[in-house]
Amino acid sequence: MERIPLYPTPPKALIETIAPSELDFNCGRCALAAGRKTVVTAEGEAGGLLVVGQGPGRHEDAEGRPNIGKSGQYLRDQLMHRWRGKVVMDNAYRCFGAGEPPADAVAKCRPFLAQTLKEAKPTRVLALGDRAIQSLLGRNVPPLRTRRGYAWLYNDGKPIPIFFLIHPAAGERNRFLRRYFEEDLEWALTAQLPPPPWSAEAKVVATREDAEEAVEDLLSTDWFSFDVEASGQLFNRDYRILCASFAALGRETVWMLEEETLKNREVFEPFRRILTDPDVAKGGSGVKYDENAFAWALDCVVKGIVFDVRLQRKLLEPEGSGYLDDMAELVGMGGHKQEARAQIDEIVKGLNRARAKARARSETEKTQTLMFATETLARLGYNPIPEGADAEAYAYGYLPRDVLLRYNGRDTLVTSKLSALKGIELSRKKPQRRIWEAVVLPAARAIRQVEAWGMPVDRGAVNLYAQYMDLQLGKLRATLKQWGDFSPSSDPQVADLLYNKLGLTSPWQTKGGKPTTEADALEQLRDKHPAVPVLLEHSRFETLRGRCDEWLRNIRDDGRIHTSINLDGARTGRASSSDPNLQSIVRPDPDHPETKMARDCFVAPPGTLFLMLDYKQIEYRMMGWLSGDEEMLKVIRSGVDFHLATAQLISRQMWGIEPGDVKKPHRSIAKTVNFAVGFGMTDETLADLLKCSVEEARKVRQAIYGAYKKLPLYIERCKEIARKDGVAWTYWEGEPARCRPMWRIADEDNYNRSKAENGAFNTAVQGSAAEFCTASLGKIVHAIVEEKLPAELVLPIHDALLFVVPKPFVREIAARAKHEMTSFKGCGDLLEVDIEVGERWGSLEHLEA
DNA sequence: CGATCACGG
DNA sequence: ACGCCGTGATCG
Repeated sequence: MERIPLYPTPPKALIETIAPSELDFNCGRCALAAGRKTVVTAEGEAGGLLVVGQGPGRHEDAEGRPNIGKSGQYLRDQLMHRWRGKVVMDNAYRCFGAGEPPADAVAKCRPFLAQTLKEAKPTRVLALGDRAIQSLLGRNVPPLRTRRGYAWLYNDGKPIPIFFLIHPAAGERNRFLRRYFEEDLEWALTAQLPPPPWSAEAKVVATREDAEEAVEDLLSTDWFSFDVEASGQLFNRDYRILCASFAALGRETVWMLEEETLKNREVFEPFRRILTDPDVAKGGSGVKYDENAFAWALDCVVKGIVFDVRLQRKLLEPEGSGYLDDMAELVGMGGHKQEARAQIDEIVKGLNRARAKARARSETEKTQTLMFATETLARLGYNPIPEGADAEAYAYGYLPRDVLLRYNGRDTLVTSKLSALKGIELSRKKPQRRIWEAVVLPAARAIRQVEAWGMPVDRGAVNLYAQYMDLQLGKLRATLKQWGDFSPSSDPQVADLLYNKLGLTSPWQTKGGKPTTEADALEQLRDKHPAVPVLLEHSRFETLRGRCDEWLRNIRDDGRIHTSINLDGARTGRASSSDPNLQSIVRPDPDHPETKMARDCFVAPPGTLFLMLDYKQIEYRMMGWLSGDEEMLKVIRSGVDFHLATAQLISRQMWGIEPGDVKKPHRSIAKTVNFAVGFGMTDETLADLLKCSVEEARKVRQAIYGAYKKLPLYIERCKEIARKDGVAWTYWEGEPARCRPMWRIADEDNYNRSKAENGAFNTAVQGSAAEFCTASLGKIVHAIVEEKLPAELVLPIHDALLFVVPKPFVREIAARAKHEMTSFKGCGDLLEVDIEVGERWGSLEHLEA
């Protein structure tokens, strides 16, 4: 069997490749030379720890020694308690300067650090902060997003670990960051790491015999990881799997299958057998993609997915990076994509250049772009790429074979190592393990199917809509011409027109202190000048028009839009949608016909209907459930309109009227305040919204807290937990489930602190609601697939699920989906759903169940 | 590439 | 200065 080493030569840290240089006290290599008193030298005894910090502050500059200021002293104290051996201290750059150091300081100073490294002969290296990591490794690793990351360098042929830590100065002003630093320092000084995997190799499967041997290995441990590299866009006919690789847990041999082998039924058969066997445990990183690659290109539907390291990572560390490049740092394999990345960037440039050339030529010669694109690309050695497609999706096909296979193999190895790490972490954290098993894993299995079904769309309708919008936009721009020659898409130019040329006054400033052009602000100026309503309409139409191109770009060969559903999209646990985002399409508004037209572009296939079920006011129900307030629960269970009931509860106190006399305006006020409470709005903003004084706003809020007495107590409890532990929890079946870091709650900065305080309650509400949506999605797709129900779940929209169902089965599926969405241990009776049906998404009508 | 805006829940 | 969570387009 052909063997391909994943690392033909052991990778080197950048610092090892730099020629060491004796410290130069007259150094003028970067701009820091101008302001320094002295050059801060390294100090300490060789043969133990090497601590690399960022750069000197005032104290260090005054005395020429590293780490003697306040945070330096803290670092020395922390080290003293934990490390009895020798220590050398140095910095990524050695001269003091006010403010941020110049961009080239780290690079210019690197030879001096290389000299320190040579002399220090460390057994362990600590890199404090991103610049220290940058200095040693030459790559950007944000240490807070990559906690417990490490890398390797060599000392006389012996591997020396470099541990990534946040900079101790970050902890100076935040007790949680201080805790993170101290925990990670303890780890960095004591961790025993597995040796670096530089001798790992890929074995290229070519025969049936090879395949049997590979499968035997893959079945010999608890689970295996797999990963696919491809060219083209999934769900298009030109999509090709270039290679796939597989690795058994704990092994450093990766089994590699190339395109021809995958297509060879005889050789692929053993792999197909284990991939489709639900009893063979397996997983990957963002594995829904790899599953769909096998399903689409090889008609091989993977069963038995038990892990996805990306989802596990985001569940365990929501603020950590979920990109494999970054997660590779957690297993000492950082930079594993660099070799291929550099070449892919070049290939993408080439592809885009060729396309640009083709476009330019077709314009001058007034003919079809596509034809020339094909021609030009072919001349340059590329295959045609559809107009509008991302060139990167095709770039992997042009990588040299060995680079591609190494890339794929390393990805699989990183994933395999991560699966062990995350599996252990998950087994140790009970709340996250519960929610993983009950909600996230089932939903992950479901999501790959949802993406495969895809959202039906009427291309003709989109084209017509785009034309209509172009026409309207043309008219609006023509009208705007009378007020000058400016671009209505440019905020600065619009602001200049409104506030300088037309003499209007900006109702408020943007965060950056500039006059605003926001719709809410312009709404206030609507009657002040005839240009304002035209600008408002233009802005709306322009965003709507933009969506058409995005949709058209993303229609695949099966006529559907396969949006990406990201289960790790939001830190509260909500799923997001991207490429394109189908969760933010304008809602039909009777006053603006073009809004309905947008959703009407999505048409159910002949003989089927769209069926939409959405949770009624789920966030208020969560508030009642979480706080346990009896009055709130009574209102929810009674089925009375929640805001009306709230208005009635406070009517005597607020307006001195009987509950029976509560009218629409009262309800509207109650609704606004309920809303404000849910999101932790300040009384000032609430007053703004209600157009009343801050004192009055406070009074309504207090009246509601008086009606629902346990609600303010619960809000305060969320904040207390966040202040004490630096986290906010979502809840599942009455127990904490997902944990979101809230360390900014300890910030001195009022803005960050109050944002985090609001976030603590909001995370519990929004996040716990999300658990129900995600859980029901998992349950329903499972039912559809296993029971072969006639339905497709095509889009989750936070608190709603959209299905495509053959007409005769609509009621049956609606009843079943409703059942799944409202049957949960403990609080199913609190949940209610609305049901709507229609041929077009913009024209749904209520269905009485 | 950050700031600003617009859309959804 | 004060609303949470997202994605995407556009501008400078």
